[in-house]
Amino acid sequence: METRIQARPPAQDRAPSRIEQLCIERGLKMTGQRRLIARVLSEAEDHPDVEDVYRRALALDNKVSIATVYRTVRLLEEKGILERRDFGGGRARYDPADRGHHHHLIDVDTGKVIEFADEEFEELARIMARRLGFVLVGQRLELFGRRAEPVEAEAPGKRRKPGRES
Amino acid sequence: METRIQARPPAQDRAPSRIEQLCIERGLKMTGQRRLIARVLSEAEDHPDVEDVYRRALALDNKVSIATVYRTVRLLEEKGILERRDFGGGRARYDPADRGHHHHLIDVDTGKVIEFADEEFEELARIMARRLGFVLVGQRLELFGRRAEPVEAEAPGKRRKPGRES
DNA sequence: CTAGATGCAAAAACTTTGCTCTCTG
DNA sequence: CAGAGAGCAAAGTTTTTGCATCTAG
Repeated sequence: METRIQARPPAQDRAPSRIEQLCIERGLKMTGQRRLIARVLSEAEDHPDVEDVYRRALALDNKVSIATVYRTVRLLEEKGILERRDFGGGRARYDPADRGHHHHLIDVDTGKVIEFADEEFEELARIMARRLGFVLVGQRLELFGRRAEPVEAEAPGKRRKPGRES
Repeated sequence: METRIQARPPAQDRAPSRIEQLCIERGLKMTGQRRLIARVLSEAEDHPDVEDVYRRALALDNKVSIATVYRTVRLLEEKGILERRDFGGGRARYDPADRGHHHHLIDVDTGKVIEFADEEFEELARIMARRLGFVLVGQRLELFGRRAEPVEAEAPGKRRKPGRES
């Protein structure tokens, strides 16, 4: 029940990244840019926004335009390979859907996002939906919390642009 | 455990609206515009976006600018009187926080939003947060479902601008 | 009377699009 | 080779802001 991040191999060049693999399986035409973006997303252990993906892609290989990144993440979202999130920073964040269903706990003091999964909750969600007469097809759970040990409150910034989060 | 909407009195003129009351309690300067917006929000039984609030306010009294609506909902959000939502339509939606904690079930076929509350879930949320070493200060739960009785599927529109939802 | 509110229009921030050229399958 | 994809810049949307002008307390 934790952030299942495991040591990922350097992913030098040709080993199709996790997400590239998914693209291939769905029959997407694999261009250099898509491969690049797929790789960035596969290696991301956080929830990058489009800007992040764009910057990281440029860092690896200076051959993408921001428009392509937008088009690609949108495509991947439609194909169910990515999930779009909104943690309140004004920009959409993306989350590879193949990490398994998980939820987020946002540290309201630092903005850090922690992933977690919970079987009991999954079950309860199904039940709640059924109770309302629906079959559950998706869910979104976000908890906002504060570290148990009080660490001295600080001035809460503005809402927009809270700086880099995880 | 349902959408607790009760017959609200016409709210003719001077009876401070539910939300105006909250504003007063927090010592906000009550201008005509704020009173108007507060009233619109108090009477809303759905999850209006800024445009909606603006239009409804204009309909009641032609004396607000969209900028003021933006500034006001932001203020009310900061004061904890409103909660911002994102149901995926590209615009922020607002939800009076005094209806009590509740969650949403979005009908993926119609886009309709159903509110519900669940004690068991509240409890579980607290536990999950504590398990991760946090004290729960907020939460957001959205279920996406499909009516139990299959009613004939229809083409799903684009992602942006899915039209009016509830 | 004065700090805070409002209007208006301009600007920002984020995302999508039209069109031409390129490249995958 | 044809049709899908990429780049670039222009256009859209939604939200924020600067500034001069009001107004609640």
